[in-house]
Order: sequence, then C-alpha cells, then structure tokens
Amino acid sequence: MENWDEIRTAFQVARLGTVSGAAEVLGVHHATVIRHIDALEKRLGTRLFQRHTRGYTPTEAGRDLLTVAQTTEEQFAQLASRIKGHGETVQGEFILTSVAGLSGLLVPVLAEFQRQHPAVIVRLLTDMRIFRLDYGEAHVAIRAGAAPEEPDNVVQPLIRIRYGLYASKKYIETYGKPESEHDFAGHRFVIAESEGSRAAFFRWLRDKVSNDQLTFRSTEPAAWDAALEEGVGIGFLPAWEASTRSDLVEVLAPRPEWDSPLWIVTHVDLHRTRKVQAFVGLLKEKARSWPQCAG
Amino acid sequence: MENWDEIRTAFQVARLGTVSGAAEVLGVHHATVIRHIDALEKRLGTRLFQRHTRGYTPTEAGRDLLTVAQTTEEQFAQLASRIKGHGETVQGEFILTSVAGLSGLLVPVLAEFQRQHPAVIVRLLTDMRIFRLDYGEAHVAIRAGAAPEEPDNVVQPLIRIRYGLYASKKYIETYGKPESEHDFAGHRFVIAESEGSRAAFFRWLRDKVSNDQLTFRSTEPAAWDAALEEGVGIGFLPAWEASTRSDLVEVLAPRPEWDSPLWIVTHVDLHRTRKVQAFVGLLKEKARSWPQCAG
DNA sequence: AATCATCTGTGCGCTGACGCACAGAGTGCT
DNA sequence: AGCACTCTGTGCGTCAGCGCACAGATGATT
Repeated sequence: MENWDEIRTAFQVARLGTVSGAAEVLGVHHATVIRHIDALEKRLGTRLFQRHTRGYTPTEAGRDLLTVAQTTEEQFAQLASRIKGHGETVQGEFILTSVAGLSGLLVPVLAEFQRQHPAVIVRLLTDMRIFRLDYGEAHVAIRAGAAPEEPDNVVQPLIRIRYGLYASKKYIETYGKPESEHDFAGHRFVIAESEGSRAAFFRWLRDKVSNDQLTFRSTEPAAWDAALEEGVGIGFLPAWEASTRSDLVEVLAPRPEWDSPLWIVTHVDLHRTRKVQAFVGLLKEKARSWPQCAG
Repeated sequence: MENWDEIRTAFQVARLGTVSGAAEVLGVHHATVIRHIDALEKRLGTRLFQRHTRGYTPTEAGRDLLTVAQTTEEQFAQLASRIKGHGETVQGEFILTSVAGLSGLLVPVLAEFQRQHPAVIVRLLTDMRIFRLDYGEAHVAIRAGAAPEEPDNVVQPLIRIRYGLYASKKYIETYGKPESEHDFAGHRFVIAESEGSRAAFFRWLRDKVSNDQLTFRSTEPAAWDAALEEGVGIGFLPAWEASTRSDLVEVLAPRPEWDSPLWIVTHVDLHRTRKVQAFVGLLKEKARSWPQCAG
C-alpha cells in the first residue's frame, strides 16, 4: 500500500461519486484523478469503482476504502490542528538545562512560567555534561562563560553574573582578611577542578596565587558553597548568592573582569515555537529585576 | 492536511530516525525525503524534526505524527490485504438479477453456490425493469431475448430455453385442442403485455392469430402460469417447466424458432473477480445438465 | 591520530506526472 | 424532439519533482 495520495484521491471519488467532484475538492485536474484511480486499482488488482458516464460508484472494495480513509482523514485533520494549535497553546514538556548553581534564580521563573501555562510539565536538568539541544534533550539551555558557537544553536545574552571573593566569618577569625590581591600570601582558596575551570575569575585567581594555596578543589559548585561555609578557604561566589548568606564576609568586591556571562541557547528548530518563545520572553523579563547582576 | 504521501514520508523518518533509512524503505532518493519533510513542515508552520548531522529526531509534533501515521499504515495494510484477499476468498454479497420465471432453475444453482461459499449472502432480484449493472445494482444478470449490446457489459450465452404451447386439461375439455397453427380459429391465448413482449414466440403468435384472440394479457409471468392453470387460454411455457406440470397438455411441441436465448451478463469491472467467476462457472456447469434445453 | 563509514544538504539535468483541450456519451430540461 | 449541461476519457505539451553526484560533517574504528 504505497502512495497514500492515491488512496486519498480514491477516497474523495468514493465519497463524492464523481471524478470531477473529487478533482475539484482535491484541487487537481480530473485527468489526474482518473490516473490515480487506475494506478491504484492496477496495484491492488481489483476494481474499486464501476465506471459509468455519470460518475463512479464504489464497489465493495471501494466502500471498504471509503470507510478506512474516512477515519484516516479525520485523524490527519485532528493531527494537523493539534500541531498547528501547538504553537498557539503552550503545553507538553518543557525541558530547561542549566549550569549548576542557578536554581535559585531559575526556579522562580519556571514557577511563574508554569503558573501562566498550567498544561506545561517543567523539567529542569543540570548535569556536568552539556545536554545536546540538537538531539532534543532540552528546549532551552542556560550556558555560562564564552558565547557558545555551535551551529544550529541560537545564542542570546541573558545577564552577566557578578562574582566576588567571599569567606566565612570562621575563616576570617582564623586566617584574617586580605585587603587586596597583594595580600594573598598564606591564605587558602576554594576553586574548581582544573578541567572545568574555564571561568574568568578562576583564571585570574590562578595567576595571583601559587598552586599549593588552592587547597580545596571540586567539580561540584555545591561543594564550593559548603567548603566556604566550613571555613576551609576563600572562594568566588555570585554576588546575589553571597548577599543572602549572613555568615559570609566579602573579601574582595565584585569586579567587571570577573563577570561570568550567561547565555540563553536554543536550537534553531525549536526557537520559533510558541513554547520556547514564551519561556525566553519571561526569563528575560524576570532577569531585568534580578539583583546584584551587572548588565 | 493535503498530500498524504508527505505524511507517509515523515512517518518513516520519525520511525527510523534518519532520512537515508526512510528513503531506502520508501524506495526514493533521500533528497526527496528531505524535500517532503521541508514542504510538510512549511505547510504546518512547525518543525517536525530536529536536524543534526547523524539523523532526524522527531519533535513533539513529530512524535504525534508518528503515532497517528502508525495506525494509518496498519489500517491501510489491513485494507489492502482485505481488498487483495477479496479476490481469493469469496465472501460478501452476491446479487443476481434475472428475468422472472427462472427461479426454478436458478435457485438450485444459488443454493449450491452458497454451499460452496458459506460466507456469501445471496440476493436474487427479479423485476420488470432491467437492473443496471454499471451502477452496481447486481454482480450478474440473466437476460433473455436478443443478445444485449450495452457497452461495458460482457455477455456470454447460457442456454436456449425451449418453449412450447400448452393448455390445461380443463381448457382442452372446453375448447378442444388445435392440431396446428392453422387450427387456431376460435381459440383463446394467454400472452404478455405488448410492451414487454419482445420474445420471438410472442411475435410468432401475434402473427398467427387475431388481436381479439389474445384474451388474457399480463406483464407478470406468474400470472401467465396461473391463467393457463385456470384454463382461460393457450400459452407459451418453457418446456422444462411444462414437463413438471401434470395438468398441462402440450398443444404444439417446441420449435427451434421459438427458442429464447438466455445470456449471462456481467459488468466488465466485476467480471474478473473471483466471486463472479465462481458463480458463472458453477452456473454454466449446472446448465449443462438442465433438461429440456436445446443447446 | 588517522582513516573510514554514514548521514545530511544542495545544484543540475531529466523524466514522469500534471494541466489543458477536445471528443464522446448520457441525462435532464424546455 | 432538440438543446444544453455534465461527466468521463485521451493525446499532447509542459513543468514540477525526482534521481544523481558531490560536498561537508560527524561519529566509529583500528
């Protein structure tokens, strides 16, 4: 049963009873309709219609085709309206991937997004590996650092996260508080593992201090947090996060060169969809009111 | 949702995940597959797939299409097997139309036909008007008289029905029995209504006797029978039928020029079907053993 | 690390399918 | 009875859609 268009043609002929009527509905010439019917009957080895000068009347096989194709047309019409309406109403899954440590900013946005579109199922994925937008693993990704340049990805800037150097009160009590980067001698630092440390402020830190001052290293941002809290060293934190933590002391204030840009990345195939647009629009709007974030 | 072939193409792509695989299954070039997908997405205004260098992964809309088209393909496959198997197994309705008065011959054949093919529902239609094969009103028609010459009808001779002149014993007792057509004076005859009397023996009779001797006329063959039985006149009967009636007397023996040829008529669109062939074959076979029928 | 295999994507030439126009036939209307 | 309308059917010219070939890219394999 190859060539579904011929079935569709036969369906219209069976429905309307004339070749001409079917041709008009299908928007083709009636000669085309005749050719389709002939080809289909030849392939099936059975007559679907009895031909007379006033029209075509379906045989039993033709009536069988009529009922089957009737449901097919309905199902296709429903499918089309679903897909087209798909852009209208936001529904289904929405998958957002992000670098770790942004939950505090993103979750309120996702909550508002779900409030506006109750039919949406939200999934927030954060993982070490980069999720691949081009395999449909996510609708939107939040990436940090240098602007991604993968093909088929549309990248737009979100905000720049301001980073400062912080330490816990416990650390200050033990080691004192350096006044500037020239005062780092004898201090201990918390830093990312070397592989994943492509952030600008980490490179800056490695320049300023010796290797054996980097006493606590982890791939896990949550571990940096906990390490700072325990007072094992001085480390970088987003300014907005540090401002919510009363036990932390600002060692060095945020500097522009430490800023980490965040990027909204979407796949080009999904970028124009209503669902993605709705989220990206909401995210940008909310981002304007985010505190402690230099533009 | 015009162009079902593009849906079928998209279905295979969604199922297999690659354009190349779909092209191979569909038996077309992979460039064609890409064109179909592009056209369909453009018409729907939504992406069905995310493209990457190793294949296509369906979006939500594409997965929706996959499930819908999956059932469509199954339904079409079942339809095709039904239609193709339609010629293999004899089933469904079988409609036979015939001139009136042949039930005695045809019913045993139909009974045997149904015995051989229990799934068949048999309908035997006899009416004054000629059923139109080209409107699907019947599969096979039995026609009498001159060979039908309608286009699209395949006509084959069945048998020649031998007709003789008969009267009831009651009639003979009252009016006597003519020895030949020269002895018809004063006799009364049963005949068809003039419009429908295209049979050869009726024309012969009208030549031999005056109009007022045709005292009983009817369009209904069963009425001729009854009229003969009642003794109201002399009339033509098929020889095979008269031989089963002990109350009838043969007035004039059957003559070749009175023979009424019977024709098997089928529509060209239905003639090749297994169902029609099965019946026609059986009918011809049975007809060979019919009594009183000159070849 | 280098080669291979596979898949997508695009320009070009061509063929098959389409529209067009006309003929034929039947039906209904006046 | 004749006319007009509708529908099927077919030959012809044209064009859209197809196959082809090549390029680019990515992942697998050795």
